[in-house]
Amino acid sequence: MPEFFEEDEEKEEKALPELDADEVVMRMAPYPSGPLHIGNARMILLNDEYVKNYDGKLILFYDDTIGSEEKRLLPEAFDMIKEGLDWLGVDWHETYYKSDRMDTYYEYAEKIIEKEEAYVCECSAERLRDNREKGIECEHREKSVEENLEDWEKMLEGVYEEGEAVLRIKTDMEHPDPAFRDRVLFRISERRHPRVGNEYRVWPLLEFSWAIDDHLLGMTHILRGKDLVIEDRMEEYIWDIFGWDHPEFLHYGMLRLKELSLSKSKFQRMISEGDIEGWNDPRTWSLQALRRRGIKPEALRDFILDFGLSSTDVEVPASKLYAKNREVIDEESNRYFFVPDPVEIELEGEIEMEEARVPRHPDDPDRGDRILKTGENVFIPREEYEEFQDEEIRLKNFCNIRLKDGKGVITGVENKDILKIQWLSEGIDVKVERPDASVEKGLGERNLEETSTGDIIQFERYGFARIEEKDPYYAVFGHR
RNA sequence: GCUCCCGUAGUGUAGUCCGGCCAACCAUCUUGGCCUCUCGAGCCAAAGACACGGGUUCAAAUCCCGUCGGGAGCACCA
Repeated sequence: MPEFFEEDEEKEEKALPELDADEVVMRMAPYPSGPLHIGNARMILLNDEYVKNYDGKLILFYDDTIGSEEKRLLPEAFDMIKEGLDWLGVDWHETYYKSDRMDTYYEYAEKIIEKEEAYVCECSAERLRDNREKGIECEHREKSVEENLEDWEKMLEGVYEEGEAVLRIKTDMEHPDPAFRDRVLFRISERRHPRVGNEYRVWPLLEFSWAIDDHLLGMTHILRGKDLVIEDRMEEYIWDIFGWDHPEFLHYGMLRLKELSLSKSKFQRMISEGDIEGWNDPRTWSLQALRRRGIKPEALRDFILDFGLSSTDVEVPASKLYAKNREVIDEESNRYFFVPDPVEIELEGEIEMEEARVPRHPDDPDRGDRILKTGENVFIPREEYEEFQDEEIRLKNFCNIRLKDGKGVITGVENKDILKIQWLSEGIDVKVERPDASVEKGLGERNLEETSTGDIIQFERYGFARIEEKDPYYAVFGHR
């Protein structure tokens, strides 16, 4: 048995900072504007990892409030998110939707008004912003509880149009942090919600809905990106109004992939405008797209957890993910020849063998050889054909040739220390989808027939790919 | 401008809370070498960092102050 099979991959798992708790209840709250992508994976996996480590409870909580014009809900996103979680191997115990809990938010909205801690404000967005900047209290802040309750009712009933009134919390208009001054709790939106339609027109913003739900559902730890730290203080402020205990906050910094520049909402627009085909497109870096490329969930998990819980921002190249993935798939991936952009050349000289034998896996002879027919004509990649004119190269496991004017003059069969390339005398058409979504056509060896859909293989000298379809053959490129 | 967060090798991290065992961990990258009929994998070796300046202390990556740099928030988005 080859020794690399015996290697017990027992990586000392890098410990996340410990939690000071007997019980752990956490929640992951994706906004359903698209499937989960690599950027969301940090939030998801950190939650999952903590809950698993502490044998706690993990809640999937769709943060499906109405969003904004730029950030729209996507009906298909709900299922795509679940699909991504399953693929990642995330175990969650309960599922909730913000859109199911509107009555609860309304109930507490009323309570907070009654406590004189919130008021209905009719300032325009511009005036509100301006006052916030200058620290000026507007006249609506002075209204009585009765007036506020009445106006709140008017918001719910549709007396106000979209944008005409909001419910704001009373903090302090001279609070040193301008971002903290009388934030908006609820606003009016007439947009149609994919799950509850037009049943509600007054929607909470995340600080309020979370302040309520995190308490009601007994969250012990709240993990969020550090871009949301102000929400911590907002939640605490609201909990104090109601006299509730404070769960603990954990933060992680922003994760940026060098290769990924676009946002989910941008992809949503590109997809709806037909610029790209869909969320499977590798350019979206959705979990679905990564799966297609043969990225393994355990590699992604390893990659993400490597960053720990640090609140430092990180920018990493995708090659780091590929390195992790290679660790996982190199062993399982059988090798095959694929000749991209093939050029046919005629061999000149005596062909000594009818077939060539190449191992399925160089490190595991037990998998046997694949057999390749030789012939008077062979196809080689155009790139090498052009680059190595007049030079001697080796058709791997076959013979050495000197390239000259569309011909390959055979110079011997011995294994020399020269460039070795993949070649085929015949084969089947294979298309390979590249990470930039372009499709490369080429010739694949006939032994590909022994593979199954979903197999991850390596095209020698070309890279790892996952067989997505057979007949006709369609593979998705992963990485080198 | 105001508020908050963060600064350890090219990159990502360990160590920072509870100063000494840190002349600083691991991975990746890079460079040599070995191995291999792939530009894959494996093996060996080397190179590479505590942002800066002060202070406290017998002793500071670790504590304090300042400076500089980076990020986030100041949306009726999440």
